[in-house]
This record gives sequence, C-alpha cells and structure tokens, in this order.
Amino acid sequence: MTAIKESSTIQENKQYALEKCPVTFVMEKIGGYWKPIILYHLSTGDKRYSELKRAIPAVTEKMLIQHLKQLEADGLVIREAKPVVPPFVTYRLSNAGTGLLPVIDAMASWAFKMKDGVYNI
Amino acid sequence: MTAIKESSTIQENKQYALEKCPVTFVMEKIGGYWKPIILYHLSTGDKRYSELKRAIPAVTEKMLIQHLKQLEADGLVIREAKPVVPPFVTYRLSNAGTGLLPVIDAMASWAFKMKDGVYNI
DNA sequence: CATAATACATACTTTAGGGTAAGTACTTGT
DNA sequence: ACAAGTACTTACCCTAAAGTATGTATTATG
Repeated sequence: MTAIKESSTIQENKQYALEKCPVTFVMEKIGGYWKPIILYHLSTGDKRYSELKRAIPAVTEKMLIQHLKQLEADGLVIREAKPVVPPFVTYRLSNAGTGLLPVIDAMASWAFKMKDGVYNI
Repeated sequence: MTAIKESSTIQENKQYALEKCPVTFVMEKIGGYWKPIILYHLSTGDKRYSELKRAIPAVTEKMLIQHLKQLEADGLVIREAKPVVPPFVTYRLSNAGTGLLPVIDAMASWAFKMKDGVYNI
C-alpha cells in the first residue's frame, strides 16, 4: 500500500503537525482527492463497491479501493462482505465517520458562502 | 509559483472534484501541511512574518511564505507592509479567513473526540 | 568594514500520492 | 467455449508539493 520512507523530513513534519494540529489530523483522514466524495456518497446510506464506482465515474478502481481501505483502516467506514459468488461487499459510515458529517457541512457551508461572494464585504 | 501542467489527469480530476465537491474546494484552500497551523496562529490576532517563523520552528522559510502567498491569493489572509527598513510586514485573517474558524473548530472537536475514544462505542 | 536583522526569492532535489494498464478468482448466462 | 460481472491486486510511471541550500536589498550598529 504505497510504501513510505521512514526517515524523510516530510514524515517528521507530518508527525509534528499531527501532534500539534488537530486540523492536520482531520486532513490526514479525509485529505485524499476522492475521500470526501466517497464519504458524501456513503452519507446517504450504505453502498456496494460497484455502486460507488458507478456513482463516481471519474475515479479509477485503484484509487477507489485504496481510499476505501484507508477509510476502513482509519475506522471511518465499515466494510461488510457476504461470502457469496459473485462477491457482495457493502460499505457504510461508522460512528466516527458519521461524526465527520458536521465537519463536512461546515466546510460546504463556507464553500457556498465563498462562491456567493458573502465574504467580499 | 510552482508551475502546473495544464493537461494532466490529476488536474482534470481536481477540476471535477472542485466543481462537484465543496469539501475539495475547502481542502484546496487549507490543504497544505502548514496552512492550518498558520491560520491557527493568525486566529489569535495579526502576526509579523518573523513572529510566525518563530511560532512554527519546524517550517522552512520557503514553505512559510509560499503558503502565506497562497493564503493571500485565496483571500484568506491580508498582508500589510510598512515601507520601512528593516521591513515590517504583518499578516491577519480576512473576513473569509475568519469565516473558516467554525470549520476549524468543527475539525478540532472531531479530532479530540477521536483521540478521547468517544466513537469507539 | 563586517555582521545582524528583516522579509523574502530562486535553483535544484526528493517523495508521496495519484494515474495507467493489465491480471486474478469464481460463477452465471449464451 | 467464452464473455460478463463481481471485488479487488499488482507493477510501473508521472507530477505536484514539500524540502535543501543559498542569495538578495536595505539600514543600523559595533
């Protein structure tokens, strides 16, 4: 899963930022290109892997599972696989993932205010 | 300011995500390693360049001005330079930058809940 | 005369993340 | 016999962002 070099300055700084800054902690979790979009699609209910794929046509399969795996490892989404063939796998938000929704809302609200020029005085 | 290649898939996808996803829009603005930390330090009042530098020892000068310039270009911080020698430059949050504070708060709140294990059920 | 302090700038290198393309295992339908 | 659908995996490439190192202009101060 994309090996990282143990002793780069960039990793040390990430550590620094993760400890010093809760915002960086959050961004570590939802900072991938597709993660917010995935979370958004899961916010309306659980989805199969292939449903997500169809819902986000621009994402490649590699990116999709990679991010899903990371979200799962971070405890934001829960994967459930039925042992059938063809496979039947669903993803849904965990409690932690659901807890992120207010953050997402705050971000969206700011973004729309920006686009509406609310802050131009 | 770090020239970007016009026609890479990564840029196309960024465009897609920026239009489709307000969260990605926000992350474009505050997604650098040091941007949240800079914003945090400015949230308590305006600061000189050298004050920021001392407040965030781990950041290099290149990263610091690079992010400050981007934040300024995005309208989140305001730069004020007094025409004296040695230079006297202060940075402070704009209205838009101040508008981000609730987002920051929501993120921080979630991060602390995560660390306190609130979501472990 | 040389050093310090301020607020940057700029050339070059490294790395994490994103993207491409192709393959896997298993079953059902034609 | 072969394609199609499911949910992935793996090897390789490319780029944007981060980091390193050094240089700039101006004035005050020892």
